[in-house]
Amino acid sequence: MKSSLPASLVPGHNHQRCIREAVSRAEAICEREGQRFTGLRRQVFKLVWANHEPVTAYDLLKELRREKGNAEPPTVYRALEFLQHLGLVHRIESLNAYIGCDHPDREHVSQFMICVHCNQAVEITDDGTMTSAILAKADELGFQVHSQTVEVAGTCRSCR
Amino acid sequence: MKSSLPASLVPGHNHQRCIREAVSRAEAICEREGQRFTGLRRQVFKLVWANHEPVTAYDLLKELRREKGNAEPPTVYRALEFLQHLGLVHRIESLNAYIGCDHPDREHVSQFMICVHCNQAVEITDDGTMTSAILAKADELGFQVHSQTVEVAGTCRSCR
DNA sequence: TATTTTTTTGTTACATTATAACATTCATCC
DNA sequence: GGATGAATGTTATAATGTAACAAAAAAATA
Repeated sequence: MKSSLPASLVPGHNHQRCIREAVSRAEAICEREGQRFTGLRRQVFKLVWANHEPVTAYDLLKELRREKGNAEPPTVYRALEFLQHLGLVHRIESLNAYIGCDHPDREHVSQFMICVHCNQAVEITDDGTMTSAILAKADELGFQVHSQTVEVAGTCRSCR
Repeated sequence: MKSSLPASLVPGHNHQRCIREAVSRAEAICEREGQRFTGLRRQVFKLVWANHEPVTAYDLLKELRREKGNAEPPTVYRALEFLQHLGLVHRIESLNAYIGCDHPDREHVSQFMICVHCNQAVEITDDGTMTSAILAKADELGFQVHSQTVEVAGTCRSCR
C-alpha cells in the first residue's frame, strides 16, 4: 500500500494550481481533438473545477449568471455535454452532479469515492483489478460492455 | 466459465412464476423485519416486477392509475422507498429507474448490467472480486465505504 | 371495547433536473 | 465580403422528485 494520494486529498493543496493545470490539459485535449475550447466552455469548465465537490447543473447556472449576468439551462447543459464528451468532466449519476476529471488524458472509466459528509469526490485510478473483474463478469453473461459507472459513497479520511 | 445464467436471461422463462416467487420472498422478508407488506406496497412491487426492465417512477404511476384510478407521485415514491430500504428493489442511478432485486435475501450490493438495446437489466452476483477490489481501493484512500453503485451499460447476448 | 397512538395513505403544491425547438450570433472558409 | 456551419441565446415545457399537512387505517393500550 504505497500509493500517493490524489492531489485533491492533500490538505493544504494549491487549488488555483489545480485549476490552471486542468485548464491546460483541457486546452491540449481540445487542440488534439480539433474541438473548440470557447470562452463559454472554458468558463463552465473552470466553474466545475472551482472545488472538488460534484456540482449540479443548476449550481453552475447560478454561478454563470453571477459572472455574466444572463444564462439559461441549455447553456450549461450544452457545455457540460461537450466537456463530458471529451472526458474532461464526469457526471456522478447518484448525485445528478458533475465533476472535473483528474486525468482526462489516460483512457479510463468513471469511478468515484464520494464522501457523504464533506461531499468531496475523488476519482479512483483503477489498477485494472476492478475493471477486469467487471469485464470477466460481463463476459460470463455474454455481455458486451460500452461504459461503466462505479460510485462508492462513504466517509473520507478527514471526516472520520 | 460454468455459471448458470440468471433466470431472466433464459429465453422462454415463466415470468408469472418470477413474479410469484418475488412476492413470496418479499413477504418473508417483511415478516422477518417486522414491516408491513400492505396492499399498496404489494401492488407497486408487482408493477416493478412486471418485467425485467428498469421502470421509472412515473411509469409506475401511470400503471397504478390504470389499476386503481387515482394516485399521485408521493404514493409511488414512498412505496419505492420502503421497498428499497428492505433491499427488495434497487434504483438504477444512471437511468433514474427501479428494478426488482433478484436475491433480496443475500447480503449484497447493487450491481447491474444494462442492455442499451432491449433495456433489460440483470443483476450481477459478484463472487467478491469486484467488491473486494473496491474495498481495497477505498482502504488505500482511507475511505470508509457505506454503499456502492456499479452500473455497466452495454449490449446483451441476445441483442448482439 | 373504547380510546389513544402510530403508521400508512391521500392530496396539494412546488422544487429540481433536463431537453426540444427555433432564433441569433459568431467563426471559418472560399 | 458572402456563404456555411458551429456555437450560443431564448422560450417553453417535459421529466423527476419532495415538503407539508390532512385523512384514514392499523396497532397498542387502557
